[in-house]
Amino acid sequence: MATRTAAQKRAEAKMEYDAFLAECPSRQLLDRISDKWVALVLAALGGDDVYPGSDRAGGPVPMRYSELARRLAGVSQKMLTQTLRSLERDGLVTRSVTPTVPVTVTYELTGLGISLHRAIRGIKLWAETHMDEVIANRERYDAPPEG
Amino acid sequence: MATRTAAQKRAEAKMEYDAFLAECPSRQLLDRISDKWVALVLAALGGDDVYPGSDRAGGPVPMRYSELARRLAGVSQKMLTQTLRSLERDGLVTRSVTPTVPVTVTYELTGLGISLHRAIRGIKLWAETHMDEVIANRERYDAPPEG
DNA sequence: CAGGATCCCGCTAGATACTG
DNA sequence: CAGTATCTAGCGGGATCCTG
Repeated sequence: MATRTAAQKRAEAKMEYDAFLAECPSRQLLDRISDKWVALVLAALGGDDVYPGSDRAGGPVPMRYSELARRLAGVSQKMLTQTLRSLERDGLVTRSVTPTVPVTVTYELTGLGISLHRAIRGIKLWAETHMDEVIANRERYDAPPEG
Repeated sequence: MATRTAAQKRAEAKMEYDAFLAECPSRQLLDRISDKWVALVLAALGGDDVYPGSDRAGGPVPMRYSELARRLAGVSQKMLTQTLRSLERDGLVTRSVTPTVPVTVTYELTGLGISLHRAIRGIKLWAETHMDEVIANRERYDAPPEG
């Protein structure tokens, strides 16, 4: 088929693309924090306040699974577990199991996790500073068609 | 049904959750940069080098649609257009149409876009600094089951 | 050249149920 | 309490065709 050449070109381009992305750390990190819940878990464990404005650092605070589940109300167990697993895997949080009668599992940021949390708070700061501007731009863009 | 109470509780929790998230700029920004291509477009328009290590700032560089398409090889027109639209909407990039024979469309970072780009480069820096550590942690985590 | 419209697939998030 | 296992729906995103 004549159409295959186009498809092939795309495939090739994609290969190259994927290749250089695999090397790019920022891309990998982006994949990481792009996970809807990662930033939120980090924020929670980092003692971050959820409300804008109060940008106090407050040291990292260990939390239990159920605490996190409450804090991130709306998250499914699946997502929470999955997120925590990946964070543990990357060495951003530690997972401690205390063999009490009902098992107790505690999560806590590692040094690495804290440093990332800090970097992300930079983004948060940007957002808090400029987000209203963005909102305004959106409204202007979505403005009534007639002028 | 007895099971409905559980569902309701979840629904309520989700409502609250969504409510406070809507107020949280960092969450909204996350939604923004979570889009697979946003960061890459920003990087391209920001004159960022794709390769790690070379973290030179190099001023923002205007690019045409086709240039961007080439730069982000592998992206579909749909995604590229969609991404550029949302960025334009948020006032992060400008879109200039020059009515030449074949239409010429140029995209460029706005001041706002530049500032976000800068913030994201902070993350990039973190990644370049700590990513190898993360990789190592992963390998350790995925290590052979036997000791 | 830049991008709109459409079809469609795959993945992933979410809900439910079960377990140690 | 802290998960695991399974099923499913929704939609993000890619491919293709078409337009100005």
